[in-house]
Amino acid sequence: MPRRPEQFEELREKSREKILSAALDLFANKGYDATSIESIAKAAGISKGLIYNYYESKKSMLVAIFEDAMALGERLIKKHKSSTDVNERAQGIIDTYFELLDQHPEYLKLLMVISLQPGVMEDTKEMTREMFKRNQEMMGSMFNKGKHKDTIKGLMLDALLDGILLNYIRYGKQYPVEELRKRMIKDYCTPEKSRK
Amino acid sequence: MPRRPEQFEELREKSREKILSAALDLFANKGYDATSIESIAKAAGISKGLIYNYYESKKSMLVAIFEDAMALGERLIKKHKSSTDVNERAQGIIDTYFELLDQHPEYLKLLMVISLQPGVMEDTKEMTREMFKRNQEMMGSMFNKGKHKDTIKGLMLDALLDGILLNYIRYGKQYPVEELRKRMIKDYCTPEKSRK
Amino acid sequence: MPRRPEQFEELREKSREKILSAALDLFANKGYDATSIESIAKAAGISKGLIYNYYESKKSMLVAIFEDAMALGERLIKKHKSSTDVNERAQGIIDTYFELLDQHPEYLKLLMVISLQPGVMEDTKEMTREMFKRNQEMMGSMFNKGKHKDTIKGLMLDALLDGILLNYIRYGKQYPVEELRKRMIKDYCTPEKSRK
Amino acid sequence: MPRRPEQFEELREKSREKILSAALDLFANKGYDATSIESIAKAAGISKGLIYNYYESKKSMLVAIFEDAMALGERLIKKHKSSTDVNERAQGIIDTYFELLDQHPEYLKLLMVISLQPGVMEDTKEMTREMFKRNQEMMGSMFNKGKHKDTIKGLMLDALLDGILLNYIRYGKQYPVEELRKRMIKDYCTPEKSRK
DNA sequence: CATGAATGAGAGTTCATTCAT
DNA sequence: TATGAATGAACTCTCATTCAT
Repeated sequence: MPRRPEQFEELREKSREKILSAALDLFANKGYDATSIESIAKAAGISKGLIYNYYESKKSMLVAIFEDAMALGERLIKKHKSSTDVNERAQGIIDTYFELLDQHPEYLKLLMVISLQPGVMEDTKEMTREMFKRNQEMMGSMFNKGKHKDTIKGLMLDALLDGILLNYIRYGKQYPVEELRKRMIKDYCTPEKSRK
Repeated sequence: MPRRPEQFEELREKSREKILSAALDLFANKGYDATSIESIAKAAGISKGLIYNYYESKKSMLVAIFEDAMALGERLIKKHKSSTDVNERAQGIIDTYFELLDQHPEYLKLLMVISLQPGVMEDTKEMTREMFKRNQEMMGSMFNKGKHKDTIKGLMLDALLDGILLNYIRYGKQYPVEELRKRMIKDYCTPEKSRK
Repeated sequence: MPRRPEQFEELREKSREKILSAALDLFANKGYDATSIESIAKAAGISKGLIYNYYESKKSMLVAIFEDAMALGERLIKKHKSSTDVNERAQGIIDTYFELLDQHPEYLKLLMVISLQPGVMEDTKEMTREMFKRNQEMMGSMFNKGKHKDTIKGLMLDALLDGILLNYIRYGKQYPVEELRKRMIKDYCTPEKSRK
Repeated sequence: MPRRPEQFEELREKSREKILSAALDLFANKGYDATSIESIAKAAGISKGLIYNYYESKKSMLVAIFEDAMALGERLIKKHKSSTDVNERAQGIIDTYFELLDQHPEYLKLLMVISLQPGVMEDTKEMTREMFKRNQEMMGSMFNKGKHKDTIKGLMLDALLDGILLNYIRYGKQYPVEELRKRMIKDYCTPEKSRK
């Protein structure tokens, strides 16, 4: 009994996901260059050749992962929809980041690593550039309210988030992420007057 | 007629520098794996084989660069000699970093890149680990004075510096490093009472 | 439609044999160092890279050949099963050698060549050492019967076999191997009394 | 005060000897391929470049060593000048070989190794071929006297000498060379009637 | 759709040889 | 004459990609 087209599509989608998930894990943890197609295939439980039925090259897997990562970012940001209140909005961003860090560290790890590997990035340059630009603009404009502008504060918030992520990658679970989150919220999302 | 030993040493030193300088540039900007010995040789204006008269492997070039970077770090830290006053000491650290960032961005870029390339780090792990540990201890203990401890504040200072560096690598000159430096000093190196 | 496992195994076995046969020929006739992977591949009619699907290094090919050679030696020795009679036993050994020399000269050539190439032997030392030791013990104890010991006679038999092999390698078919075999049997495997 | 031409020539000859002696030692003990020009220079106490003032290539050093070895062989053979008596002549040959083995094992080692490394030999093929041929002829005709011919006996003597040499290379000092020599003389250089 | 054998370009490395001094 | 820095061809080995089945 022949499968219906949708069933085929479903199977294909499942394979794609298995491959991409394996690739994400390996790229993030072993590095892009140090990850062989063979090892991705093994981790995904399929054959080397089959990968090329789904992705035309190693680079294209990386690009696909990037696209997923960006889509996830969009979704998360929408979820913590921007309040009109500066502090609430800032807290939304911060919480979004820490949530992402908690639940999908591989994505962030990979983005961080790749954004600094210009050689690999060459093909993903446009994507990362745009992504970071959008992010920075968001951050940069965060604390601009009425005539009171504070672009630098936004950039610092951004840099701080990046820095924490970076150190989390370096030191792992022993890095006190949760305490840093609390402190960030206190420092960046509390009305001035209420600080002591 | 043979060259005198000093002439040979001069030649050697010149080549050494050309090689290491080219390697630093390429490692930092293209990534370690993406940089071939051939490309280093080309950038240094010498032949592939000559590199092995000076460095026994690609890795050993990286190690040599690391050693240079660490020595430079030491020198800079001594220059901005640590005061007993918390705020002055913090400012010393911050200024050291920004000076390094201004004058030798390649070193910081490379350190950043390598510290995130899991495969490569494997071999320089000891060095980076020690370096980061020392750094983090310095930061972590910075705001511990008497019974008033604030380890988290130290970690945030550290993360912030990392984040700014990271973004400077990403965006280059257009990133307002100087303004961020001033703000950091205001935020981290000013006695509480004098802030408004 | 994927091949069945047996088909793959068949392909692998075929390639393995082509490679090892080419390597044996070249190692024996050109020498180990003077034989490049490229030349083995060409002689085997395959690509350079494929060799590494089967043998992880040039050395490992040599080791595989050694193992084959030793296994062949064992088989031959069993075939010419050792009698309790000194003379018959000696003849068995001699016939074994000459049969090997006749049917697989490459193996003997290789063993000879490798046992004299100090650099290469370094890595196959254990194997050759063991092999030669076993051989020498066999020879050395051959003419020890009761209280009448003649170790030197055994060593001479051994040396003579080696020497004939050596000259056969040097001079090829024109070297009168068969006549030498007969003479050896007459000299070493005939009861004293029946000699005139 | 300028040196006289002969003095120059003398110095040159001394350097040539130092180089060749170092090369002989290394070729024989490490193997031809495994011996670098650099290592020869170091062993000879001169610079890499200077070697090329005396020998135009690595191969040519090997050839020069061969020529020396052959000249030495000639000299030794003449010294043990051939008697008209078969047995005396045979003993002369045997003694010559064992003397060479005792005093210049490196020459014999090298000859043995090289004669089996066809890759290296390519350039020395003619020389070795001629040398061995001459040797074999000498041996082959040794026991031909009047109408009583015994070519095979000569070949066996030759093979035996080769075999002993071979094993001496393999096992070193522990190989009982002297006892084998005595036995050889007893077996090959004693009138038939006087054997018991 | 699925396999892994097979390819070949390119990597890091070595080393005989050349050459400016 | 003497040095060793410099070259480049050739080596061993890797791995993304292709393809017969």
